[in-house]
Amino acid sequence: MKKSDKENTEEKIFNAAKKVFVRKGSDGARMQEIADEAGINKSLLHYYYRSKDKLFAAVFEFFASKFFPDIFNIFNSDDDIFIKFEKFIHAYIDMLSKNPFIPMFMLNEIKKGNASFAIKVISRAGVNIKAFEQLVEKEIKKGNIKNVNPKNLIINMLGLIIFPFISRPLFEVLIFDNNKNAVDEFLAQRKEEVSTLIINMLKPEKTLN
Amino acid sequence: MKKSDKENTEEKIFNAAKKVFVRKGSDGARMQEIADEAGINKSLLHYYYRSKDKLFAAVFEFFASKFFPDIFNIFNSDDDIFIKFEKFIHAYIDMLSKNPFIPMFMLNEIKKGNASFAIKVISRAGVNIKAFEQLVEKEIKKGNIKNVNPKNLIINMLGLIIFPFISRPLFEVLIFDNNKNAVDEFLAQRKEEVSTLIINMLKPEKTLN
DNA sequence: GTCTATAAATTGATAGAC
DNA sequence: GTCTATCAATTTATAGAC
Repeated sequence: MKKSDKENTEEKIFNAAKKVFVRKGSDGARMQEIADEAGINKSLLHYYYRSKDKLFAAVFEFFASKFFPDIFNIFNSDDDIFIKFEKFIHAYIDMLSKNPFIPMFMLNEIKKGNASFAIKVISRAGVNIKAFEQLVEKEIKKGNIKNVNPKNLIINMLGLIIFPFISRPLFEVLIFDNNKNAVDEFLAQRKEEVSTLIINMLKPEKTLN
Repeated sequence: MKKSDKENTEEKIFNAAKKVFVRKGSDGARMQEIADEAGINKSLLHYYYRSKDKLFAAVFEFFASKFFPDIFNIFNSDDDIFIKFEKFIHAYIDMLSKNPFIPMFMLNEIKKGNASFAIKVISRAGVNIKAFEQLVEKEIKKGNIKNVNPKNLIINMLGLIIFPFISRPLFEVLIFDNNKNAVDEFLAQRKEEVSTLIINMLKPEKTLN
């Protein structure tokens, strides 16, 4: 009884903290606001997490594990290279659709000085960029894809995937006249759009000349 | 004498404020840190700008005018459509190279609730997305470019341009092993990369089948 | 475990001397 | 215009009752 209650409160706090830290950032977030969001007393935050820093660290780690997901292991499968990219793009956009504010949160906090912390989480998650670059180079040699720069490819792909989520608050009003449904449709349709673009970047020329 | 001193101090404060607000955001920035950065006394900040909010507003407006620049008027010229895109991409990446932290700053502050403020600055700057969409549709009808979705085109282009700057703190260590020179070279080379990609998105198929 | 009350620290802002 | 000293408000954190 007591046990489950404890778990429950800790969970409430954690979920509330996720919301508030994402909304306001580590500096803008207030312990009182987190307590209100959780519907509990402020001092319980300290009872369970000791300090704001510790609570933030827990939230940061949670989001980091989502932002650098197992999804990267898609590239370790033995699918066709084009299928790998398509699967990755779809899976990542699906994740972001459920957690649209993660990229802004992560990149902003990393910029403010949590880069080294982030790197730990990344390596723990098994994200291996070098392996990705080698895979691309291998496929180029085999003639399966065009001779692209792997670093450009990564940045292009992640930019096409992530940027719409980061810039949503802006283009929602600037391009979509505040029509949130239209934006949701737009973002869902990005899965196909980005897949097509990346495939076109990779597909060898139909050597016709 | 007094006049030029005054201008000078105000300028010092403003420049210091730009640095600190970009580094820490509106919440994380401290008036003391701005004063230290400017090498002047803290109370002078209030003498010249009354409050932290007012100082922030000035900085925000300054960056907004850079983030939504005259550059968009490139699309009003009578250049060939491909030249327009190339000029825009080059000009915008050049600007970002000189002010690499503007996108993160702007998008983050807009997310935290300054969207309406941003919109005012945008319309004052004459940025007109609707006109851009119409231009694209016109060129499609003329058969000069492929039948692309204008909204996707904008987001693709801005993502490819802006995302590398937003994510630099991350990929600098993750992809470039902290080699800052390599990153600078990479970003400079993006002008050609993005131009090529956008042109490929727009160039009509060599209808061979 | 949860609450109230309060301490302790931080920080934006002002008063007033020069 | 610029400085020192200080206030007032906010906010994190703790003590202690239940």
